[in-house]
Amino acid sequence: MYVSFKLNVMDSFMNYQCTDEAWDQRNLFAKPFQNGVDAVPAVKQRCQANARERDRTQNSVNMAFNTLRLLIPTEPPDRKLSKIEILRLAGSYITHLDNQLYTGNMERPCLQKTDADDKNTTMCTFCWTSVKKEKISASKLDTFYKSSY
DNA sequence: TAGGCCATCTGGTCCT
DNA sequence: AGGACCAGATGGCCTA
Repeated sequence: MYVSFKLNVMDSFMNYQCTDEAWDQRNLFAKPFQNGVDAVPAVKQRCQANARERDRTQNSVNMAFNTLRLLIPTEPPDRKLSKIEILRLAGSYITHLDNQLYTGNMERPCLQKTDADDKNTTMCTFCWTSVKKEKISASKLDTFYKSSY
């Protein structure tokens, strides 16, 4: 606990990253506060764990988000999406593809229920995108909705 | 300026 | 024991 507190205080002053130089600096700074001979190895271990966690977040988690992002069609294609948007849109897109697979009709827009009672429906996000892109006429859309679903 | 988003640190838990 | 994974805390940056 004591070591952890010291680290937080130091971080707020040094914007610390776990490079060798930074480690040496920090090691010197920490010495006056040490509470026994185990303090330095413990700090170094924590420092290494932080580096692993950074690496995991950047190379594993964020890479996965980037890969998933590439699979989601947007307009424009390079539109910036937050992580939560990526997750939500990915879910919607899977539903969209599932609908198209189920109906076997790639031309017809799929519908989404908008309330718990299934009383109201709207066209799904990805169908709207293609509608705007291909400028499908209102009358044609009307035909889609009137056909049996 | 408040709120959203993100990176990073941290400690706990689980697994090998 | 050490590493991976996870969730909470924190502070910085950006935008409406």
